[in-house]
Amino acid sequence: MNAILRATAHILKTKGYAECSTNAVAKKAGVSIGSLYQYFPSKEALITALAEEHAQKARDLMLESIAAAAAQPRSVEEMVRAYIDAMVRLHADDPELHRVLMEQLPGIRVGVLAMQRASNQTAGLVRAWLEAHRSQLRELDVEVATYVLITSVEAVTHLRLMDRPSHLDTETLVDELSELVLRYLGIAPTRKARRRG
Amino acid sequence: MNAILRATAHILKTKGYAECSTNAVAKKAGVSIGSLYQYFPSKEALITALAEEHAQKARDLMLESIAAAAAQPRSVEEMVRAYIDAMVRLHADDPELHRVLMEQLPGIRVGVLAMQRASNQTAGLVRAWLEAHRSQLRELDVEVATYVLITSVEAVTHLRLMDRPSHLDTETLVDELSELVLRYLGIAPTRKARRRG
DNA sequence: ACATAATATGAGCCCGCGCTCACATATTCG
DNA sequence: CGAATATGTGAGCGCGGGCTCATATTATGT
Repeated sequence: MNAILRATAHILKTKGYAECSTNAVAKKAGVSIGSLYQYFPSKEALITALAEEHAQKARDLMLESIAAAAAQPRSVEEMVRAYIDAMVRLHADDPELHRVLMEQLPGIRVGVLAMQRASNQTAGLVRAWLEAHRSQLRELDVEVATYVLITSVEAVTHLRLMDRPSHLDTETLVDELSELVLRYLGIAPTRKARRRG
Repeated sequence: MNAILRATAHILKTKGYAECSTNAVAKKAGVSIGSLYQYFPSKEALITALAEEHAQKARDLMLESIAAAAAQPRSVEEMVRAYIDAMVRLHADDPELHRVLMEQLPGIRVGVLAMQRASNQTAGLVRAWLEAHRSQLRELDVEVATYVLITSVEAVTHLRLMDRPSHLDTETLVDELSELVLRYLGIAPTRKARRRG
């Protein structure tokens, strides 16, 4: 059962969705198609299960990162960095699978929805945090700001998976996104906060 | 021939890629599959042609907007607004088609590539502009900044096509993205520059 | 040991896809 | 008008997909 999910992930990553037939998955997993259809009633269910699993991991990682950072009171700068860092690490876990699930799935039904729920959850956290720290930020619409921030951070991080630009290593990415977010929030980051190494 | 492209676009938008069979396209276009295959040697060619056409329009709109804005010397604020405005308008033209081409196409080969070339072209313009206006901006890596800016602006604009948030009308979107970009560039926008109405 | 239930198997069904090709129709010449 | 060429037609081929089900294998209970 887990073997089936692993096989699905592998084929999706290496061959793409178009060539990811249920027969191929069964063969790779070392089981018969019959068995496959005992665990997953349809191909859609199979893919959905994989997406769900991946989204679950993402959600967990995000929540625990944020929670850990929020446990002890921190500066705005540190909190923002923690969030961005979590986002980057989230994309670092099985990036190929992440990419396929986000890009190659036909229709919106299957994978994207699962990921969106994860995204919505973080959106809630970010919104609450913005609300709570309003006094330290510039005057802004919390709803809109949440939207802009999450989308931007996610998109830049995500796009780096596709066309890996040589000039954009992980540290620079985190630095730059922090700059983007902090400045957007009306906080010019202090130089010392950057480049911890 | 154009009827075929229009039919393809229509089916893609309403039924999605999975249900966009060449037979269905031919029927919708009012021609026989035979004729379809006289104009387009394969399904891939058909989709590519559609993507190419769309990308061409996008490129044209972007170039002329930028060119028009750059014709007369303007403030940094105005230039940024012009760029963002162009981006928003670009997505406003047949947004459903844009979405499908960007999201639903299997593999990276077909549609995304065409759009990426358009994107790369604007990237060149933005990079050059940043280079030329360095003195007015904060100290930054032009390459990285270009990447971050284009990605963010594109992503936020694009995402609005999917889950149209009721609280994010076009004007707010442009305002907010301007804020994001200008602040990132180290220019706190003046209040008067916003809300022209 | 044997019956009964639970699980695994894979040949093959059906379907719709991309695509072809023998033929029909329209257009352009002398 | 009729030959020659260009263009349009659609039944149907081959293929591979998702999926089923009669059968074989294994696990469980007494």
